Amino acid sequence: MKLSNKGRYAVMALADLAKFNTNKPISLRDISLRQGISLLYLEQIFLKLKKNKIVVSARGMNGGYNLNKDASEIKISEVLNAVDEKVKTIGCTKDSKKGCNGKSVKCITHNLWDELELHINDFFNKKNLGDLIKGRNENTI
Amino acid sequence: MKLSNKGRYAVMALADLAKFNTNKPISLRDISLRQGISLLYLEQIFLKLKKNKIVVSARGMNGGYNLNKDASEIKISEVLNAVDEKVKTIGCTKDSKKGCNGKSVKCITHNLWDELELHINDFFNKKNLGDLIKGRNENTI
DNA sequence: ATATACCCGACTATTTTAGTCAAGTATATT
DNA sequence: AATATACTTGACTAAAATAGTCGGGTATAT
Ligand code: FES
Ligand code: FES
Repeated sequence: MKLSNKGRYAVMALADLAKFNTNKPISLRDISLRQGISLLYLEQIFLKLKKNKIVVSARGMNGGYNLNKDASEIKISEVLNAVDEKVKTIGCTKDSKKGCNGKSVKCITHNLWDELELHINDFFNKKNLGDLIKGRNENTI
Repeated sequence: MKLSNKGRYAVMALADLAKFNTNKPISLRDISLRQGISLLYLEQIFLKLKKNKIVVSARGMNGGYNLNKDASEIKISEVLNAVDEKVKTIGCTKDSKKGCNGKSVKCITHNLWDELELHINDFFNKKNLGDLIKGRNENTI
């Protein structure tokens, strides 16, 4: 089970946005430089964050992005969903009556994975961007 | 975050082994048919399970595999580690002093991912194969 | 005018996962 | 002894997912 760069970058970039938050928009160029993430990749990520109303953009010179609500109101789960980083532990489709191997009953491990998925999503639901800012030590970027 | 087929199959196959447990070894062919997993793929998986002392093998006709200890003593974490399905949430290497972007300090999200990794591994440590057998309903294979 | 910076879709390269193949060895049964 | 079963091993291939790039836009402050 791995967390993708895309998901990690999205949270990193938003945390950066929250940390350096002012009334002025922050450009992706700045975030790219501070966090060491490719600018082009960031653009792709922020389009999704914008579509999902997590950030608002300002175009043109001195443009950039700002959080659309308070950092403490943005859950990690929300961010990861926005960039299509979903948790998927089962091999079957949730709704269908078929199991992961095409049989008509669920496999013996199905409930375990279901529980796992819940366990992980729970974690993401409980944490928000604000937690990252206030809980951080000085030795981080 | 996705769980791979390999990891899922490994647990499924071992649960099958635990469920149909007798004094006689159980062949991969049987597991393959019951669980709908490719025989050739199962072979690959069981070599690793064997190397990690989770199962013991019997060669030749009427051969097959048996669990190496009681199902209740085999943790899911153990199984997943055996087939190289490790949990990896951070982008940096754990020991090095460098962050995930090559900088000399950890990024602001590092602790979050660390906690997440712990959270997931905790789950895998608490569950064992025995839980799957006793907790199952009749409507599973 | 011009430079900055968001916008957008398509594209490519890399890595990982999933699964197969070929050629073997050990053992029970006939 | 011959045969069929079934584990053993390493290499190989195909498919999918991830990571990241490219080109050509549009909007806006200076
Ligand atoms: S994971 Fe749902 S049936 Fe196997
Ligand atoms: S994840 Fe460890 S420094 Fe970013």
